[in-house]
Amino acid sequence: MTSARSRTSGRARDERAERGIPEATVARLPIYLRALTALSDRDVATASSEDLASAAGVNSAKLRKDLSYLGTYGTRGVGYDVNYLRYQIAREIGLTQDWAVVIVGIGNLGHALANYSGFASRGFQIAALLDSDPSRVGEQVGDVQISSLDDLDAIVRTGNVSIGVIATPAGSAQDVCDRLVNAGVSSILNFAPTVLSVPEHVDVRKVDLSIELQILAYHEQRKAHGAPAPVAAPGEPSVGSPVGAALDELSAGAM
Amino acid sequence: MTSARSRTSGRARDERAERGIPEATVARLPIYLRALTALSDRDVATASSEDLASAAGVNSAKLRKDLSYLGTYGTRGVGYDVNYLRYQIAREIGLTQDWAVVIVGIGNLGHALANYSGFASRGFQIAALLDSDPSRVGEQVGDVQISSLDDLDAIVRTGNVSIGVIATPAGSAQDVCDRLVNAGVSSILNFAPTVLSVPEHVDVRKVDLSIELQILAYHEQRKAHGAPAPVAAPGEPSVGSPVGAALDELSAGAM
DNA sequence: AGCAATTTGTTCTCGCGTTCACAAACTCCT
DNA sequence: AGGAGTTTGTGAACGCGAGAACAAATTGCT
Repeated sequence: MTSARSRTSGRARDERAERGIPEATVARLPIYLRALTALSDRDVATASSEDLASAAGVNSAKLRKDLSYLGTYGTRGVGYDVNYLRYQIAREIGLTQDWAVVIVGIGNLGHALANYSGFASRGFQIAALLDSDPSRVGEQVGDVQISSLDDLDAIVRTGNVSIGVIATPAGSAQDVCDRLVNAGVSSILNFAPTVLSVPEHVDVRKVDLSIELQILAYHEQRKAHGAPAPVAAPGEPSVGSPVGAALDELSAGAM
Repeated sequence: MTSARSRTSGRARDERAERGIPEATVARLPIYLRALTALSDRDVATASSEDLASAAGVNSAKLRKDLSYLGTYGTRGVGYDVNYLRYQIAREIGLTQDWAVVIVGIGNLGHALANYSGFASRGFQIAALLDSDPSRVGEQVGDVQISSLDDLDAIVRTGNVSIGVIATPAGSAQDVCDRLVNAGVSSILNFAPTVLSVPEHVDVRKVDLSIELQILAYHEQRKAHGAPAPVAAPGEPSVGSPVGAALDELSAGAM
């Protein structure tokens, strides 16, 4: 076991990870991390790729290939040292350092996010909660007070904030996004149902409840009939129809 | 314009859409729908693939290919009739009918979801809000009262509920999932940070804030140094280290 | 020491999704 | 009517990711 550890030279890692890890793999690393943590909590010291894969809900070949992008951290005939691998993945993702996060838009969703226990953990620290509504400024949410949106720039710059979470209505999302980017934020998690346009160097990830539901609805519909609803009678099917009204409302507000 | 409409026979659609639309395309249809709704609200009658693509934040070739899986709804030299295409996509996704949804776990996130205006729209109706905490049962959230988790089975069966949303802590997610599936729910949207195991015929989609943040952190780290943090000194890097503690907490609770 | 059993790391193949590029189809202007 | 200008729909090329399969490496047993 110790041999596997000390044999893994920094050199080997450089050669592998130097030129990036496939996106699909990056997206799965947090899942592996969670599975490893669960195993560690149960005092499991070693796990095979099969064990890990089933805990993470993926194919074992895929898991092995994913891990091979990080380095040679396993031991043939044995498996992976749970805590060691956990640390290596955490380091690769960047969880061995703290990340300052601001959340903009403290409505229902913003409250939920602010109270999310995963935030309160050491990896991601809430530098500020921001809202444009003056009557909300000063309100205490969890450990943090709500600040005014006007202070965004100062907070981001002095607090070295690199990640911003947008939980505003769709209408103000692009404006908030621009202000975040101007202040120096280069990674954005967007909960507003809008397409954000950002400069090249800024990463945006989107979480959209309505889209997820619609994808489920599509599959549900196919399960039921094996095909979509019948085509409407030719003519003017959409304008002013009930469906049109529903769709208008569907994308109206943020969460 | 009218020609394009009437020329599109039901037969042509059958041949195309009969055997399924690629997953990647399905995931983008809701985005197109939103873009079309925005255009419709601005009284735009016709849009080119270029217009639509930029509104949706995708490549125009991709958009055209995506739409071609649904049928031949455009007109060469002109573009797409906004309202007509909007209706066709809505029908394809299944938004021309109502979907009954139950939300389980009415904590911070559950509240946010229950108040989400996208839910209140005609496409997705909240059949019930369920929580296991007896002191919460009866509480009014939006238009709906919280019911006891014990009533899950009855509510799902009588209400013809096919979609379930899990917003509970990770620990109870699998149990709730099993009960949903047993009661007849065949599509699940999971906000709890756990891998759910379900029978073949059930669809699960996962929304995980913590994972999204970690993916952002990975890219952020690479932007900063071009490579991950240095490898720890060989030895015992992880057990009992601050990082270990942070990671434990990270996946502890749901939102 | 040698052999059977186990498990990783990697090669290879296949399919899906993205993008390019262009012919077909339609409009508008002369 | 005819030709120039647009814009769609799609065939073809390409790259990435998934999964099967296997050789290499390690352990434990005899």
